[in-house]
Amino acid sequence: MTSQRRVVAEVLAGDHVHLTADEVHARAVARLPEIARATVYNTLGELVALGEVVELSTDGRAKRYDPNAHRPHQHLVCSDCGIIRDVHPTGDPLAVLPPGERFGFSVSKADVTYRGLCPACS
Amino acid sequence: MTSQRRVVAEVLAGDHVHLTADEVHARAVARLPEIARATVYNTLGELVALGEVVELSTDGRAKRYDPNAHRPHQHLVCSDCGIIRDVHPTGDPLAVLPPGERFGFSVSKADVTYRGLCPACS
DNA sequence: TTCTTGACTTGGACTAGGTCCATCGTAGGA
DNA sequence: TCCTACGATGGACCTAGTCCAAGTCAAGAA
Repeated sequence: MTSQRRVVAEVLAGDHVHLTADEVHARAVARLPEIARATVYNTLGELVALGEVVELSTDGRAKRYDPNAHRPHQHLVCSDCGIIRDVHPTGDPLAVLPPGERFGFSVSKADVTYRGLCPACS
Repeated sequence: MTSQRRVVAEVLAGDHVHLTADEVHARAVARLPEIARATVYNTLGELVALGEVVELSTDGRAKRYDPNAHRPHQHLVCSDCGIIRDVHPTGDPLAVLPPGERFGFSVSKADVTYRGLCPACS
């Protein structure tokens, strides 16, 4: 654990946090001015590999990093401003995929992105 | 309707077709050698705006274009080789998101990506 | 028929997001 | 103290996508 890695982990703390790598870098620089972009990417990649952070790409642009990795959840995204909330649907999302629709895959996970307008945009 | 647009539409025909813009361009060039990349991007953008094609980004890399836009469906992706199948889960995916988990959003749509290993990779 | 107009296409420059890699720095061990 | 190895650095590079000025083409007007 180096100071660089600690800063990246600190920046990614809290609920409903979904920063891009660039945003993580900007906030890390505020605390540790000489931290390099490559270090942020490396550290984010390691956190994802360790299962401490989940990576999501809700818009096909920059990936976002979500530190809420220990409680399974899905994401609700505003189609207008892009704000993201963590949400917890009821039931098992895999249960609604019938065997005949699995094409022989061993399905292990379902990522759901709910889309709509947030209160501020609607 | 120009020859360029017709070629792009023809390239994107069929079931379980999920090509990237570059793949569409490569196949379009095979039929119409002088077609430009920008034209392919423009045409894909128009097809998406018209609702004839849906855009998906299952891996945070290149967007893919799915001509199966008229029957609602979700996607099943192999975590290893990336192959994509269109699937039809039962029920309404929005129904499992309770009002208390909507944070005041007017939710209109749920994009589900099922992940697992395809028969060839498992 | 020729001209005008406007929509479409082209190719190249440019941008964002991300990756790669040679080099540097530093902590810990011999 | 010197070595070693891992991690950090910064700059080059890559890929996907966008932008824009200029060129092309077809339909309608004169």
